[in-house]
Amino acid sequence: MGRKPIREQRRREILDALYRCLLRKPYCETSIKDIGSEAGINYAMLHYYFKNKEDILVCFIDRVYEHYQALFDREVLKFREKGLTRQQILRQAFHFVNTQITTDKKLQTVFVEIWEIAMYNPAVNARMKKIYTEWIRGVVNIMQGESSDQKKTNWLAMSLVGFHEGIGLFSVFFDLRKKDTLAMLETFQEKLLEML
Amino acid sequence: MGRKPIREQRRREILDALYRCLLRKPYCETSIKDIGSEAGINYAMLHYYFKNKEDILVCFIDRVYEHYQALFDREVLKFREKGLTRQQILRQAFHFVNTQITTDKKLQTVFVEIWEIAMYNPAVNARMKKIYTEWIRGVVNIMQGESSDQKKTNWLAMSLVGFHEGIGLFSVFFDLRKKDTLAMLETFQEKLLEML
Amino acid sequence: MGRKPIREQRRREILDALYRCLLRKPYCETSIKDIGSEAGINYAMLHYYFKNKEDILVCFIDRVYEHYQALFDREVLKFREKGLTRQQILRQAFHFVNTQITTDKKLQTVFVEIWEIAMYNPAVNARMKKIYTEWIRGVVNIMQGESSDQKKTNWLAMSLVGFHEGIGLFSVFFDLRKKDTLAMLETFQEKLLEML
Amino acid sequence: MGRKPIREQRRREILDALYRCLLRKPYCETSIKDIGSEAGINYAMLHYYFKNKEDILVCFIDRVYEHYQALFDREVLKFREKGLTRQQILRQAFHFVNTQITTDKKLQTVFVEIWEIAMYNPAVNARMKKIYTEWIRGVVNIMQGESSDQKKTNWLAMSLVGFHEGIGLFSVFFDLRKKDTLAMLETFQEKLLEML
DNA sequence: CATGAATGAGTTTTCATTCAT
DNA sequence: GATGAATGAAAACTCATTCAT
Repeated sequence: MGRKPIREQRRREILDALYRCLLRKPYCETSIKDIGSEAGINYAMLHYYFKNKEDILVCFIDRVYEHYQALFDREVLKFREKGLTRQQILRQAFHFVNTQITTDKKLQTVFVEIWEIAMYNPAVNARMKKIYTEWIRGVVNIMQGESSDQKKTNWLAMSLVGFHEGIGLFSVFFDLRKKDTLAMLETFQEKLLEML
Repeated sequence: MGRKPIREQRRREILDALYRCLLRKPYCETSIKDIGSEAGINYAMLHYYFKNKEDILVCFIDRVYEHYQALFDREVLKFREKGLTRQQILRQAFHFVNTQITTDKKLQTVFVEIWEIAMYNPAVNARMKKIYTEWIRGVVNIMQGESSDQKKTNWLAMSLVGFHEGIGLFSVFFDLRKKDTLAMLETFQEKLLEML
Repeated sequence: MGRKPIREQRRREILDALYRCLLRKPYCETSIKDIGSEAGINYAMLHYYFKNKEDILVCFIDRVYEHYQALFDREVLKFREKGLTRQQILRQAFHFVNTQITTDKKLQTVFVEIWEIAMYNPAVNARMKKIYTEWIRGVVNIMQGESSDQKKTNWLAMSLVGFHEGIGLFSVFFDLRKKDTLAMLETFQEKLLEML
Repeated sequence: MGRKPIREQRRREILDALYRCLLRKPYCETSIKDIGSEAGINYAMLHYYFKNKEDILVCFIDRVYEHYQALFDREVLKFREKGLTRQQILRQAFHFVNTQITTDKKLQTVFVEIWEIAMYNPAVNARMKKIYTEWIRGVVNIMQGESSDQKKTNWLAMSLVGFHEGIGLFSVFFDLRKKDTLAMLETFQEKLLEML
């Protein structure tokens, strides 16, 4: 009764191919054919597995988000189980994002690309807004002590995430070494921890 | 001075048109015709005044840079003349950038666009690298006291500029009110000043 | 009778699906997938039950023809058995076509579509030529009295059928009410009867 | 100051090319490339002179309409000047349409095509509705005597035009000789004149 | 029988750039 | 200088048809 459904497998291959493409060329210059040949798949199939080019991008974004969200959640759970203090958890969470996300130059390259698209493309914008809002809320949750000022914490969290975006951008742009990027991130984070 | 200035005038009109176009659509979706009609100039003339489409963008970037560099230099000069202390100068410089650049949402929109292009386009990349290097050097110059650690100051300056980029991005993306964006910037800058 | 009827059943479902599709979109914009999903049958099966897309259309036309031909023959037989006069039979025949065919807007929509295809597609053209030739001959047979002029009757019959096509077209196009369409048809037919 | 504007000339060439194309293939199978090469014009230019493929068709329809409307108006004017009676005018008007339009097989081929498109395409439908409504109104105007029943005249006019469409269709479909088609048309029209 | 996968040719449309006047 | 015309390459997307399981 038909072939084994390799739909998900193919979709993943296509999204992976898009990732690799975005390391070389911007999305708008990346053609469906480019993605197809990077994936080793006939380009007409991309329209079989996805609604259209934008759909590929949106699915890609969702997938990246889910991947890192899952990783992050797992980390936080681990910390919680260890009975760490709020400060310690925060430090560990920073460490995770610093090492896994902000200093991953390839990932940052793609982020810059997506940010730009999000400026003009409503579907991508909506996705990114959701992602960053949750991200910031997550940071707030970790930062928040009993007595803390809700609003101030919010600004701090947004500042922090914004800082990460800026540093991520520069790490790619100036091709910084991982340890230097890390140093910059941690210096700022220490200050922030003091402020709490 | 004959007819020379007309050429410069036309070129400026075209660059201004590109600016307005970039507030609506990404560069890659902005056609030569779009820019032309936005400028009220026949599209074929754009190739008369500029080498090609990329040349328009590069000239646009240069112009934006020169514009703000000039403004900034003038400001700094003013401060210097007033005999302000280093801290005071720094505070004023921050204020200038905060109010004139980072909280200008239109400008930030265009910056995000340019950053993205710079990731992949060598000519634009070179331009931007020059601009940000100088920018950072400028900040370093102001921050640098006699006794300060050269390297540390460098990281701090880069962190600061990176932070500005991140906040600028978010101010557009979350459509933040100017005063909120300012608050975020100043909170961080105060911490930084303390660190010097 | 084993599994034979299932094939015919499926084929009928597919032809019915084509009919419903043609009420929405022209044949050339109706894809094999459209027909398949309208029929609730996997699109690849359509090539199992039919040679190709054109074959579905041709079979559809044949089926429509056979359906109405059978209905019409049955009616005429009934009239003949009742011993009606030629005039009365003609009137009844007109009535049948008027009410069952020409004022059926859905059917007329599909007819317009098929006419158009028949203009360019030889296979469909042949089918339609056969159908209309027989149709006209049938009308001639009913109209023909002993003394009548063969040639003139032919023209009259063709005029009549042509008139029906035109009115059918307009009934769809101007979305006429059934009774108005009927009035137009009958007025003309009365005149025609007088001419015989 | 630029080339001589040959815009209208080119547009006409393209519309003429569409006409010739429609004698061979249905519109939906006629590609922009087909029209371009029929016109001897680079196909990309078709999008320079027209918004899109549909626009070419709509302009084509408008042009055909205007052409025959102008011819018809001129004829009617001539009749009026000669001081003909209503009956005579009507006869002349019929003669014009019979010989110039309904028996022009090429034109009828294209009409069948357009009718079909009008069944599904809103823009074309609107155009055709306007055209046929005016056409029918024109016939009504000529037919209308002082004492005549407005409504009845309307139905008669619509019947007449519908009849023309049907006969036009058959004249192409059965490849009738011009004089036979004319005979059919005139027989009917005589009856109609008697009815007035 | 049934189904999802695959293909290749074709479609409309867009555009930077060049050219002739 | 200015303008409309022209070109060629490339883009996204569609689809009838075939194939493997």
